[in-house]
Amino acid sequence: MININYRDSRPIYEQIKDGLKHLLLAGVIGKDEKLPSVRELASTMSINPNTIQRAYRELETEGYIYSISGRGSFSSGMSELDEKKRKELEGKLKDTVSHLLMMGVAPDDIVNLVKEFVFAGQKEEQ
Amino acid sequence: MININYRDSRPIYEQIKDGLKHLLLAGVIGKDEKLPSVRELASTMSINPNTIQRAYRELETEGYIYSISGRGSFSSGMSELDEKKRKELEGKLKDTVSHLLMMGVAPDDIVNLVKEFVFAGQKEEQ
DNA sequence: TAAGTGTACTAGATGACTTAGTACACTTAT
DNA sequence: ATAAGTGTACTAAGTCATCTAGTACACTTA
Repeated sequence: MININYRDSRPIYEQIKDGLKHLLLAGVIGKDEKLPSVRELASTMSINPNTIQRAYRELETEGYIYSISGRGSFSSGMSELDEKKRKELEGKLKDTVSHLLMMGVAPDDIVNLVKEFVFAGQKEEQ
Repeated sequence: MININYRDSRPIYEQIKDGLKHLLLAGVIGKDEKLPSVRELASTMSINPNTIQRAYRELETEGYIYSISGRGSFSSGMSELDEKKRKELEGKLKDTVSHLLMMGVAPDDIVNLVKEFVFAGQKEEQ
């Protein structure tokens, strides 16, 4: 369900967060659907419950899930997650643009490149 | 010359690497031009020489610079060699833009977003 | 010769991450 | 009411990467 790479420098809780984000954004875990409990996921993944709890806590802070004490943790649903995904994609876009800038690609060239991509899709429709 | 954020979770040597990469790829430090010595940069940035050395060592491993014992460290002249990397980044940019379009983000919004990033980057450089 | 350079060590301090264990309040099923 | 399962919040200790501090050696240049 979620792959953890112990040789990766990234913390386990971060990898769990990303894995769950993927499942939530892809709709594998639907709106208001229950996630595995902290203890259950910790058991199946052979990871300390505290590490799982941290991932869940941060996912709740970021709005991906909501938790009810005594009941469980649940998916926040797609409408909110679309917003999250858009923000993530915008962040990714910014990263890529930054890299291109760092490599010395002219700002105008980057803008023109994006315009080509965007208008290519529009022209096909017209 | 290079900004270090001590509140950032990223290691100092990584931030130094990125800062130097920026200067190297942008051509601020030209091909075969001498970089500040390990001790000099450590002194001006108030950072331990070992940390600078680590950044230099990894930059040399990655091909960005070459070092000559007793003489100094010099730029490899990477700005011409990164055609492949540029193509990869452009592909990534296209993918991200495609995703945003599929999610219904307006084309003009995407272009404006990129323009903001580009202008922000320009301001930082000055 | 003297100063500056890259390079390679050892040693210690610090902080993030992870595990381990415990505890409490809540919900659900019996 | 009881028991099991749940989220949540602690403390404590171990591990590891990072960073600093110091030393040393071989090399180049003035």
